[in-house]
This record gives sequence, C-alpha cells and structure tokens, in this order.
Amino acid sequence: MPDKTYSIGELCAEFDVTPRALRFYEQKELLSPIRDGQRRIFTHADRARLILILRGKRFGFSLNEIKDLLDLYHADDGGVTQITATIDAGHRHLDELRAKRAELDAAIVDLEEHIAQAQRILESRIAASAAEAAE
Amino acid sequence: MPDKTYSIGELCAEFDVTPRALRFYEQKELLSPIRDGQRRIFTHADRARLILILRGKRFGFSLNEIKDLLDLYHADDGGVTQITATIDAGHRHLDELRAKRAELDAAIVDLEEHIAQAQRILESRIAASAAEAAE
DNA sequence: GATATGGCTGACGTTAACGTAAGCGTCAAG
DNA sequence: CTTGACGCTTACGTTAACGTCAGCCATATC
Repeated sequence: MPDKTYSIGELCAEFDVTPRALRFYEQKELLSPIRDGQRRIFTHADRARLILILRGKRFGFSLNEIKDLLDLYHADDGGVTQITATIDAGHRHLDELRAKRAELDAAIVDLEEHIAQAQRILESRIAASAAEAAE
Repeated sequence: MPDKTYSIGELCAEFDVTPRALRFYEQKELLSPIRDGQRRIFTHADRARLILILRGKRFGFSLNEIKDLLDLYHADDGGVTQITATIDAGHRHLDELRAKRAELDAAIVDLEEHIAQAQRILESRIAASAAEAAE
C-alpha cells in the first residue's frame, strides 16, 4: 500500500507530538495535509516532512529555518534556474551541517576528557580512603 | 597573564552576544562573575562556561539543560559519591551527544543524496533544453 | 564642569512554539 | 439515541530567552 494515509492521531502517536503541534505546523505552512471534510489527511509526503521537521528541531533550528529547508527538499520541479538555486542552498546548508558536526565532535572529545579526569580524581580519592582505613 | 579578566563589553564583542544576555545567564545561575563595586568581572572560568553555554545553545539545549551540564564540568570537588554521580551523568550526556552525532550524520547523507538527485534532474533539463534548441 | 562612554538595576514588552479550554460536528458502539 | 472517541476552530494563556527603555553611577575626556 504505497498510498497509505494517516490521521492526525496516528502521526501524533508515532512521533509523540500533540495534535496542536501538527496543526501549528500546518498553520506555519510546514505541512499541508489534504482534507476529508474538516479532517486532515496526512500523506506519505507529509509524514516525511514531519520527520524532517522533528529532526531539524532536535538540532536547534527554528520552524522558520526548517520551513526554508523543507522547500529545499521538494523543489525538484520548476525551471533550471530554480533547481540551480535549490542546489546552491542545499550546499550551503550542507556546509552548516558539517560545521555543526565538527563542533559536535569537539564537544564529545571535551566531555570525554573531562570524564577521564574526573575518573582519575575519583581513583586518587579512593586510594586516599583506603590508606586512611589502613591506619 | 593567566589571570586575565574580562568586562561584560569585551565578552559581548568576542562572542557576539548582548550584555542583556550575559546578565540573564547570571540571573539563571549559569554564570557567576565577581564584582568590582557594581561592575561584573568575568574570569577565565566564566569565559569557558560561556563557550559551553553558546555551544549548548547551538545544539538546541535549553538554558536549564545547559545549567545541569555546566555543573557536570566543574563538580570535580566533593566526595566520592558526588564525583561518581558526576561521572555517571557525564556518560549519559555523552550517549546523548553520540546519538545526536549519528542522527546528524544521517541528515548529512540524506541531504547529499537529495542534492545529487537534484543535480541529475538539472542535467536532464539542460540536455532537454539543448535538444530543443537544436531543432 | 559639561559630556561621552560603559555599566548598573528594575520593569515592562516581545517572539516562538506551543498549551489549554470552550463549544461544536460525526460516526460507530452499546 | 446517547455516549464516547476522534477531530475541528477560535481564542486566550504560557514559558523561554531575551529586547528595550527609563533612570541612575562612575570615570575619563574635552
């Protein structure tokens, strides 16, 4: 079933978000589910966009920034200049992500070193306690 | 000069933040500069903490979360149980950072693929235009 | 001694990203 | 047929993270 659709409740359960959040994303034009009367029907494409939205949020992007990024993910139609611009924007965002990864790596190394040092301090403390107990 | 200090203005200029932000961080106990009368004097330690704060922000952590992390970076005193707890918390945060890196890698691959596909589409468009012009 | 520079303390304003509550429709189950 | 479960809209409330403004030192400079 390649054309499965989702109710708002299904998506909420799957990704642990509230209906309010999804409606909010729609209002901000990050999602555009079709309608069955009043009810929202989310397609596969909507689901994919939601995944990107949540991923973006986890990396500290604002919804406005994410909106721009989303356009970058579906603007494969349009003319040559349009596509070229999309590719350029894609490269810029890619650079940003790579820079973020570099900084993340640095943060991880930092923390590892700090833990290692705390470990050493801990061991010397334990040794001191043992010596004291041996008196 | 290992004991250089900084005025609020200096730190603001260096890290492109406003005085208001630094005072806000102090109020939330993320920074604790000493005083010269009314004026704040930031030490090297404060500067280091600020770097961690800004780094945390770039990765989408809230100031409250960052506050906990900061404690993790200076709690090398205290008793054995205290240090052990700090090390545990450090490992938990480390896991979190590593998971974030994995997701970031995935996001980068995703985007690379998308750009590559857009590139292919672009080339086929260009080929089509060339064929049209050759009629 | 006026003024410019840099910093200070309240205190109210603002923006983003939802939360929450009120009131209503609808369809299936009891 | 009414009672849930699910969804809808409208609209006001809330929290985080500052922005902005008013009014007030202190010091250095003209």
